[in-house]
Amino acid sequence: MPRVSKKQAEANHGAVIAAAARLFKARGINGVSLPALMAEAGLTHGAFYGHFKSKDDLAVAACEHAFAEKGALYDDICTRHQGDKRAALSEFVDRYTAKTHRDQPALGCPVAALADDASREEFKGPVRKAFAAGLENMVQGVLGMLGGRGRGKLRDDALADVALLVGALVLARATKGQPISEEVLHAARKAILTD
Amino acid sequence: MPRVSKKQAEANHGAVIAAAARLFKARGINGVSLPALMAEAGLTHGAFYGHFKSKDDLAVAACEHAFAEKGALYDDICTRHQGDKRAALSEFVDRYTAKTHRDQPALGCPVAALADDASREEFKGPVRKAFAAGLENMVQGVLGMLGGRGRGKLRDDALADVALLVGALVLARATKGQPISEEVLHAARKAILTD
DNA sequence: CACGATACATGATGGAAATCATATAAGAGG
DNA sequence: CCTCTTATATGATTTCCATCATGTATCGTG
Repeated sequence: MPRVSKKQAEANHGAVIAAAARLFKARGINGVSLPALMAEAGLTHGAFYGHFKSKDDLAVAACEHAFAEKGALYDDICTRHQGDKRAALSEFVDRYTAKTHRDQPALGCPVAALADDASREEFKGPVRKAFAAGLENMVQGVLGMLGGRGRGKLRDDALADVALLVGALVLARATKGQPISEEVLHAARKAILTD
Repeated sequence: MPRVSKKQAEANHGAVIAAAARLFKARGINGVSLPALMAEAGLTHGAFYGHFKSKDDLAVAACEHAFAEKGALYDDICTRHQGDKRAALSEFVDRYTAKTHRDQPALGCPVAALADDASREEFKGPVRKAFAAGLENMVQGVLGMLGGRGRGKLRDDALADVALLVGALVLARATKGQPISEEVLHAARKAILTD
């Protein structure tokens, strides 16, 4: 069958990256095999090395894709609540601590889903750099929603809010099915949205 | 060579669990092979199934061991700062957000190190239950150090503080080597220790 | 002190993964 | 329309893993 149009080949390339972003977030980088990954993208495993140099190479691309996908979201929320930073923050936090977010890591925040992989020695190079850039982007996004309260050291507040949200989501996922899972999400929401 | 004393066999059993706790925290459950694990415990791979039913079985034991090991720590800190809850919390938070803690996951908090594994579908059974118990224990520990401030809803405060600490540690590990890593740790410490 | 139970080592087995080699069929350029 | 290029599929290769089978030498016991 092989050989598809240039357009199709490009689409396939993107499909592999998108599938990788989803699967890596859901099962971890080491939890996904290349054959499974390519199947999810609608191809066979042999096509892989025509698109990427190695699995690590794809991991970096998938990371960047996942972060880019969410990058626009912060601006979007801010824009929709034009001026009302408080409302923007409220919507963001509510969405982040929603049960649907906890239950769908494949579609959710890459900061929470990829942190563990990024911390492993085997991925410390480009993956960690991409992760740090994505985290910084999220911090900037939250920074743009703060300001409606205490003034100085806004960046520290944003960093703490992000850490709190990520920590709560990670813990909620790890305890899913038990009451403490929802408790953590609720406590985080309250801590951030209460002056 | 085989057949060792009953005492030795029991010690070996414990050594395997301890090695598993260390390695699982450092590299993730799927990142450690049984041969490597047994070698770390000073045995060969063949001895494994004399001690455990399966790798999952060991994962549960290792989880429980890791949590039990840290369980005493909360009480210890509280006892040493007898009465002064504020000082106890301060020491705990300082230790948790220390760079040495970030750099040694094998010796550190199992809540932060095992959350990702616990959230995976493949481990949702007994591992997740053990994790939830360990998390609850940490929350109780922090609860015992609060009280020196706002009254109502102390449990929510403890949950949020734990989520913040865990989130900060996870993010700091994922960005190790870049400036934001230390920033997150510092922001978390400040957020908790500032009324 | 001899005998049976067993913890451990060695090695086998079956499966799966990452990566590479090759063939093919269809796009693209002339 | 013919040729050359190339994205993809098929399948091989090498490695490693979880688990199991077997032998053995020592411990525990009578």
